[in-house]
Amino acid sequence: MASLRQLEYFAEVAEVGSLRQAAQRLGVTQPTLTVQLRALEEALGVVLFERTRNATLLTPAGRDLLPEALTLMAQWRNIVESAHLISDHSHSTYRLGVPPTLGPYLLPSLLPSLHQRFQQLRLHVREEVPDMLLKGLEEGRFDLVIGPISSVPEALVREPLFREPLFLASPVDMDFPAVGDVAERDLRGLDILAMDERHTMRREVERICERAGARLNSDYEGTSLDTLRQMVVMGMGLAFLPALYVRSEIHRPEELRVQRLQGGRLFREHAFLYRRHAPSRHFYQQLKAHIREIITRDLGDTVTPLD
Amino acid sequence: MASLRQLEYFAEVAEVGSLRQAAQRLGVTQPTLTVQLRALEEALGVVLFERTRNATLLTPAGRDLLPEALTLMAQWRNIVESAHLISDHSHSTYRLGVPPTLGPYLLPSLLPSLHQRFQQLRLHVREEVPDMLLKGLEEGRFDLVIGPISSVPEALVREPLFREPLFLASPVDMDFPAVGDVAERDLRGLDILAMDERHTMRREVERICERAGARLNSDYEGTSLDTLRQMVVMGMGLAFLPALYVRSEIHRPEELRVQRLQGGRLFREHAFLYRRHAPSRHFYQQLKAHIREIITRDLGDTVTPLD
DNA sequence: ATTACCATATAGTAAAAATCTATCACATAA
DNA sequence: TTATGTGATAGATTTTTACTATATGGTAAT
Repeated sequence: MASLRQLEYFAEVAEVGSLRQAAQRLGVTQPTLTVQLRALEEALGVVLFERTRNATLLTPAGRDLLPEALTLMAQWRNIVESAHLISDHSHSTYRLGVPPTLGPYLLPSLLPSLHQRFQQLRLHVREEVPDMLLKGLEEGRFDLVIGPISSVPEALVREPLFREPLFLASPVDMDFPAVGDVAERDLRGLDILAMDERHTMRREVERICERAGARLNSDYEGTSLDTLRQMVVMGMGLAFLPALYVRSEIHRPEELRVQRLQGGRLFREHAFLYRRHAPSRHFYQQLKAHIREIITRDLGDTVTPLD
Repeated sequence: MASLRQLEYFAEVAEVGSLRQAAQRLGVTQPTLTVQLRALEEALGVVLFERTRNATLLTPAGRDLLPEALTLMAQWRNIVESAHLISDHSHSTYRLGVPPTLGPYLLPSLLPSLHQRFQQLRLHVREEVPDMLLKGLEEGRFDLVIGPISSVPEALVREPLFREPLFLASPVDMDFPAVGDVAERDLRGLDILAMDERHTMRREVERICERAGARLNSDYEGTSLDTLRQMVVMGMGLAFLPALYVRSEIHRPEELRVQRLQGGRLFREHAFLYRRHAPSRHFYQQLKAHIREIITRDLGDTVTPLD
């Protein structure tokens, strides 16, 4: 296989029309060019130069090939330049995984500020359930994960991000005892709807239901928070909705009643995850610090930042 | 300065995700790759791979640079190809891409005559779904593509080849109204099976189903025309099968009923594609002319040649 | 004709780079 | 635990590249 250097020699000799002069400009000796050009011609199976007594001229074949060689070298220089840009880590594309119960309600608050801070940063966001996020991160399908994941294998790093309360949603036409915050005993015997068991939220809800003696309705499992909300509106039961969802999607109090649970013990905790030995790990930490600042500044009234 | 060989190593390791396996496929030893990749990373000033215990994964930076490296290598292959073609264009090996729904049923009619005309011509045929064919052609993994592709980027040339009708296949033991050609209204409410959405045929079928009020069954998607046929035989629904497939594979009328759709408006159109600036483009045109002659002569009763 | 001077080609050697063998260290699966 | 997978490393070896010195051939002035 030929080399980029041979192409460089090719281009230079073609331009100046002389091995000696080209050699001088390239900082090598003339025999080097003789040998390397021959090797290139051998590799291509084509004679590139016509060596005359006072000059070394391109053959028609060489003339056809020269522009392509020049383009290729330009492209090579382009790659080198890209690489130098990318080397500061904020010029790359990272694959970010988030659960569908968080992404659409968190990222709109995050991405604009992030883009402002890291102009050249690109995030490919993909939604998957938490288990898949964890697996995908380990297997390298994701570079970063933000989600309600509480413990991770040694190969990953988990940095706590924030705590998000879950609110009780009930239909407005339902006759519900509590007016302000709801006590656990108010839930006794009531039907509760929840996301399917692939979502971590469900475990929190299960625990509450068990303590409060509420009935977790397994027949109707929401596949999205929107579906869940609709089911509550239609009177199929109550549900716990995460604060960021409520903040971004619940605008009509006449349709749905949203209340806080007494004691503030119902929440989920989101973390920022990446592979411990990822070459960009230092940049990830910068990123995490910045995300935390944005959350504190813009979402501090809804969630609680963690350390 | 880095070398083309290092880029080749880069690409191969990126693809297989393992130094050892890549080394085997490249015909070198694993330490060679360790050293050369490190040298390439050094030259670019960027870490391309994340070496874990189980695998060697691309970093985000590597992922960003890989396409450029592939493009450069494709261009290098292009230069080599140009050089060889400067003497004799019909003396080469071309990589022909076809969809799996066409290749096995068209090429057996084409290749013998083609070989007779161009004794030294070699075609490496490879089957992929249409989208991949188009991508592969752009990226230089294919030289030629024959398939049902209707529009192409500026960098490619699309030459229409022929129009192939789609026939309705139904199980013989099904009570089906029409005896000769089938009218669209005969399809109302029936179950239709189709290839998955990566195949262009599906779009034609979707259109017909919508017009005729048939039900496109999405639960069982055929992954090959043979599977599709088997599913029809087993009574899971009707399907539209392309004429060349019917011609070459349907030999038992007692197993499957094949009918034409009234109006002759259901068909797919195959084209002959190549890169606009491919050095062999003139030869490709010769090739296309010859293929068209063969089709007209040998398959004129089944398909309609186009210009 | 001879000589000086321009070009590229070649031979042989030295330096550098690429590759291989062998082995290590570590993780995972059986 | 062992067997087998992963990449990293050291040192020997082969291959490639480049250099020096010289050869070859042709032109132009003497």
